[in-house]
Amino acid sequence: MRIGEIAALVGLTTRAIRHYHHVGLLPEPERRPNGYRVYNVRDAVLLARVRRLTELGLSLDEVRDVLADDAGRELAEVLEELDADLARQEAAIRERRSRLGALLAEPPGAAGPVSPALAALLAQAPRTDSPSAAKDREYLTLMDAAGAGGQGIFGVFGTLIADPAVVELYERLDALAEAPTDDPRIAPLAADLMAVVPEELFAAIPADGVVVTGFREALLAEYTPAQAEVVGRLMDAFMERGRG
Amino acid sequence: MRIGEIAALVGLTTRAIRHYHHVGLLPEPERRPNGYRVYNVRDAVLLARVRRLTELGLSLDEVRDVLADDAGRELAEVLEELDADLARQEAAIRERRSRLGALLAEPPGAAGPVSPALAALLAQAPRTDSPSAAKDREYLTLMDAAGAGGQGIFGVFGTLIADPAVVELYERLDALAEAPTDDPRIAPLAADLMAVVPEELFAAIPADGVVVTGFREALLAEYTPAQAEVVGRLMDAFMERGRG
DNA sequence: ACTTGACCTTGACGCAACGGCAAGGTTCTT
DNA sequence: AAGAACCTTGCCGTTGCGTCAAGGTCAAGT
Repeated sequence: MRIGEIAALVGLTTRAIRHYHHVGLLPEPERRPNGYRVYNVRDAVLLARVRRLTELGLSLDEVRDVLADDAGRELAEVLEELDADLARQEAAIRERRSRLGALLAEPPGAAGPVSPALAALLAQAPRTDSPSAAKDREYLTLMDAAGAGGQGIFGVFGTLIADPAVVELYERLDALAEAPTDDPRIAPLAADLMAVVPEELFAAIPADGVVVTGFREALLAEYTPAQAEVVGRLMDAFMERGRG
Repeated sequence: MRIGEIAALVGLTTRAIRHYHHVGLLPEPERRPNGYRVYNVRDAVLLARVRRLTELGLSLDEVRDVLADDAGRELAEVLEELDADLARQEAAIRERRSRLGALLAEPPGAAGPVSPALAALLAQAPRTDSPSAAKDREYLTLMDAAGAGGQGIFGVFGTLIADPAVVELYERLDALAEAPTDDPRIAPLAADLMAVVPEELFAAIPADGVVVTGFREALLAEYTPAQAEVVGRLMDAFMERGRG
């Protein structure tokens, strides 16, 4: 048989068969004088075995192992490992699908894919169009993605944010947008903010890791100078108490 | 932030982020005088979104589409398509696992992964150590892999093979191993073989496709000359009746 | 001042299992 | 004599980065 015939016979492409030769999975068969490969029935049986094994999901390396020692001992070993691997993949797919389903059920225009803890928090947040509040929500989704929500800090944040007094603080921060860095409102606002933050939150935020020097600068760069003063003091307080 | 900081923040590798720049998923950020990339918090939010989307299983191209028109319209579209794709993958994995399970439950030393129809046939076959019978069983697994079992021909074959008279025919074929091509036993054996084959089998085997010129030669090459005579006559009969 | 060590830069190869194309040779059929 | 349908080798493309290689930069410790 020529390569096209055996390929049609066992249901593979000629390209695949040549590939198997190339990577050494199968030895090159003899050639006719014109260079054509010649296959016999044993080759076909072999290729059929290869096809069945690859269709089961074995890699070519695994197929090679199985073909090498056909004691049947190795086969069961590889197959069990493969089954475990498939089980893991199946579980992963199911989890992704469940998260996908949650996303699709969500109303459009939502914040995108976020953890349930953060979703609850955002739902709790009072409706305000303060730019500072919007920024904060954005940073919360960032911390969510960074995996910061692990210690349940979103729950603490939720009770904090649900407080209507916080809205007023956001507005005081907004008011500092055009202010100079020596504006007298800076110090009292920083103090009021720190007073509102519950002690657990100071403890829950890691002083290293996320709140790292570069991040601090980047975050302050998002605010006007006077606002940055306030936010910077708050962050300093976090980092000091986090260490203590 | 430098690239290492933002990478740690959003839970990606620096290599991944540079890759995103390289393929144009994200624009290159500004540089410090020393060439270092500088990231801000908005970049972090963006990268966090990218991470969540890729973790859901979107390809980078799909992520780019979603990021491009953040109308939220495209997103649902892509997500539904993705979900359908995942559903297909899940089904495929489940089918593979079920076949794997069948294989693992099988006693060791079996013929390997075969269709249930062929498995039933092989179980039915009488115990004989005739080399010709062994060859036939091998070719049957080959036809199985080639998808020839579709028309239920294995069932017909089963009733044929279960006949103890067939064993005697195999032995007569074995006996021709060393015989010359003009051995007088050739003609009667071929006739007896054809007589045993039920008419349905002639009709069920396609004259084109599997039984193609190259295959015929290859198959005959497996036998000694006298045996090939017998098998060749049988095949000729198949091909003629298949056409008629 | 000098040396680590931990960053950063670009560039290029590697992977898994082939698909697809190029550029040419062979064989059988019109 | 020209197709059509085979075959040959060889090389690029796919996906999403990991992993060197070969260097430049910068803050800290000796």
